[in-house]
Amino acid sequence: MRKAADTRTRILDISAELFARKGFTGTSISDIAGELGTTTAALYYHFPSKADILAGLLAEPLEAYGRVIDDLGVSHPSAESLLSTMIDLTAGARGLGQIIDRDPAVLPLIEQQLPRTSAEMQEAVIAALAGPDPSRAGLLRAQGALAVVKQATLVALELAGGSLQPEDRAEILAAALRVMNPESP
Amino acid sequence: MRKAADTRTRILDISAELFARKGFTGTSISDIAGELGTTTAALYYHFPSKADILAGLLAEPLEAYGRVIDDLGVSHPSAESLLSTMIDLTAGARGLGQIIDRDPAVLPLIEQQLPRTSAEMQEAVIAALAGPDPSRAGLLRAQGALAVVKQATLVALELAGGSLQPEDRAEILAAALRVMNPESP
DNA sequence: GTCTATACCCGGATAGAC
DNA sequence: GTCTATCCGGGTATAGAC
Repeated sequence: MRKAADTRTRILDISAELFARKGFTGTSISDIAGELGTTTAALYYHFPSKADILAGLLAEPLEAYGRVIDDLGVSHPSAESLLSTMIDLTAGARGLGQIIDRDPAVLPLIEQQLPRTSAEMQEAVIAALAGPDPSRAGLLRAQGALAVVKQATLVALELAGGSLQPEDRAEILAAALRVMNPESP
Repeated sequence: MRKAADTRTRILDISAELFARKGFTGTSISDIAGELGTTTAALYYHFPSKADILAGLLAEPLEAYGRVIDDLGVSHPSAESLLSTMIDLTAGARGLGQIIDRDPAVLPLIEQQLPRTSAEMQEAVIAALAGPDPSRAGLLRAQGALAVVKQATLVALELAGGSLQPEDRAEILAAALRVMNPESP
């Protein structure tokens, strides 16, 4: 016997997979309903809109992300510590980060109901990594290190079937740190 | 007096900018027409469809990319040489690479009229970087290095107003190579 | 080459029965 | 909770005058 909360969770799971694979705009309500085995109308009993499904998926990861950002000004973490955290955030979002990063049409849809835009948060991380008064080279290194974290973590998740292996995690962190540090370790 | 070839070029320029900023699906024909200063119908005198505009933009970069791929099996370039080439390809595509990488809905539209999918080409580059029988760590490093090239090159283009500065180029290449090489340089 | 007008379709969303 | 039926808007694309 299926409960509403149950169905809600299934919708979120299905949507996460489809959004990650085909993008948000590339996934239609009827795609989701099809996977779910119902009609589109049934979906609207559980969620008021397509954007709300996405919001439901992103709420928790973005909150975690936000806490990290808030902490930046207080604890002034090292590059190692911050990149390490970013690996975990990326892994924890199950490929949902891609949706925000990649589909420019998505941001306006959820931006309003969030304290910070993801662009602002990304900026904050870059700024923290690059330090005050960064050189162009320093900025490029920070951007590069974060790109390594995002891409390699996603690939590692795929390779390991959804969970991040400790040795992969260590490898990614080391690689990102090498990007940050021009001198040999 | 405006010629057709002229207008065609303007359409391509405008579309390149809009596609890069708002994505392909996020850009409507009337967005382009608006920038152009005409109606949507006028656009269809120059291009038979929206997908053809994209194809017009991607044809040359993808051909150049394809030549690099074809050459991989012959010249077995070093990581340095290959990553260096990838920087130039990324810069030469004026942010158009993003469109392919980021919008999953785009591929089906142009895939048919191309010899190779961009996914296949990306695979080939990764394989060439990682070498035969790569370890998981080796794969992650290759993926990371390529991610650095793509992201940092885009940022460098923005910072420098559209052209890639030699010192930025050198910085990006060095960073990507550090990702590839676990030992100190 | 560009216009006005319009056809067509698809995706998101709603109404109301069951 | 899920259905059938339907609406509505926006986006692509076409017809035909100028």
